[in-house]
Amino acid sequence: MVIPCDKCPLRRCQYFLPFTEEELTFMLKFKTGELTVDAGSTVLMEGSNSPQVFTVLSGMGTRYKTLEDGRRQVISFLFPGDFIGLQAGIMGEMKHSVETATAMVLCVFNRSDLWNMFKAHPARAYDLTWIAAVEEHLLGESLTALGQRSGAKRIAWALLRLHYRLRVVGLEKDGVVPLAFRQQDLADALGLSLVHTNKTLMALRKSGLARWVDGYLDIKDRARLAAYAGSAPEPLDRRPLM
Amino acid sequence: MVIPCDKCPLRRCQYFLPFTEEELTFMLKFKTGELTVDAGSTVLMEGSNSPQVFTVLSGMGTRYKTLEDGRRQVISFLFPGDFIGLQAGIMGEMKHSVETATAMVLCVFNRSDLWNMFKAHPARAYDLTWIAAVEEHLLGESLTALGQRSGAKRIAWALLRLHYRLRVVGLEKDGVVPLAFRQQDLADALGLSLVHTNKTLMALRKSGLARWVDGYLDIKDRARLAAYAGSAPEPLDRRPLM
DNA sequence: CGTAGGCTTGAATATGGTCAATGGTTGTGG
DNA sequence: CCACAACCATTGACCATATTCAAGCCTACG
Repeated sequence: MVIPCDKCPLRRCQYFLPFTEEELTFMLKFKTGELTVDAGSTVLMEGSNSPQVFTVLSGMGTRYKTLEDGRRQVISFLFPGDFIGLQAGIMGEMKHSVETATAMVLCVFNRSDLWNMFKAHPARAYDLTWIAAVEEHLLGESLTALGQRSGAKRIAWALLRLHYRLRVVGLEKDGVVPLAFRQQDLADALGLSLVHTNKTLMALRKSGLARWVDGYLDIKDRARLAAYAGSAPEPLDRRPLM
Repeated sequence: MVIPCDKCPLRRCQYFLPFTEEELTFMLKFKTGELTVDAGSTVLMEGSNSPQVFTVLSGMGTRYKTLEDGRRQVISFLFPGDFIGLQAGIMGEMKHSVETATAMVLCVFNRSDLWNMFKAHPARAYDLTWIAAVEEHLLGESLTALGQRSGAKRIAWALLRLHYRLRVVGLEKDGVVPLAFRQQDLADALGLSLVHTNKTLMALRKSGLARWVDGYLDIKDRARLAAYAGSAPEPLDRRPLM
């Protein structure tokens, strides 16, 4: 039932750097199982101290923080290949929650094995740090979008980035990618109200720049949408897979 | 002239986790020198591929991204103890620039030694990943502030966080900390216009909640400012020092 | 003493938020 | 099989927060 790392479909994506033989051998032991969850489940809770860390194998989700008054900030969207639980794994406590938007399958690793990895497999430890650095970079980009772009440009920029991310894991077909979030999720990610997000998406749809309906996002002309957004999101560099 | 790590004044701060003897020995070799720069200098440039990474020993600065149209997003403020250059060190290219607001002294490490560190000193490698995880956490918090808080609350929140950060490195005296940035820097960090930032700071000053003048920030009653901000920034957990 | 950089202030404007209500779809219990 | 609830998308009207434009002021510095 469980997919062994040597048969992992994600390894076929150019987006991820290849494993060496030695790394592959290690990962086969490191992966202790799979977790399958329904859409709308909470995988990790802010403040929790999970004994496990994960890599998304399939499905989509959100990482978010909740404020006292119930408002919510979506920190990032999660896609196949994303590693989750680093904070709990290293610092001992999650600083945000993780929730699924679709059914999701996750590769499970034991937090307690992380330290062994650092001792015995420095190349994998290095890759984990690399993944953390990529995450930091992406958050900086998001911060820049929220701080410097108008609502309409923010939305155009975000749709492009989501489209890129889904493309690199092979989920694009003719400019169409599956995108299983609610408008509220995007609004919460971009710091906009649901109403304004809705109206802007509607405008993008009418102008033919981007069409996100029924769980599918269709961008016919990425360059045109990028021009509308002011500039395209930075291209995604290849990165390690855990 | 150069301060050896065993005499590093930062190690006296409770905020930083202590070194083991072995780590200390390693750091003494790992640190290859010091870099002293004037206020207003650029230490690292977006897109650059620096052969070195650094830890701030003294002084303050900003990490920021520049957009095509010249607008600027300050990603974070830099204080003693902050590690910079992880992205260049690991991914090979800086994704933001680093500029000083005051004169600054930096501990210099060779990027090429990083990999040796992962191989020979897993505890230090683990700490570096920890530092990256902390950075990720702080960026998530900033993102939440930009996305969910009104201008006035954002500013109050940011002043509190800056105050916290300076306190933990021992720079507070009677509620007063040195804060050597321009109002424009804060505006660029929070995604607000200079004018609005100025007016809000003025209001905070008049109401006695926070007084930031002439390079010093004075917060008499942190609890009251936190109430005004909606909620206090998350407390800063102890973290490793590199 | 003149200039540059940063801070301060007022007035006009617009971007985006809040409130309120409707319609479509899905799932569930009677 | 229908009634009802829950959830999400959509739309209009009104309003507030924050931007932009424009000026004046102060201090440090050559």
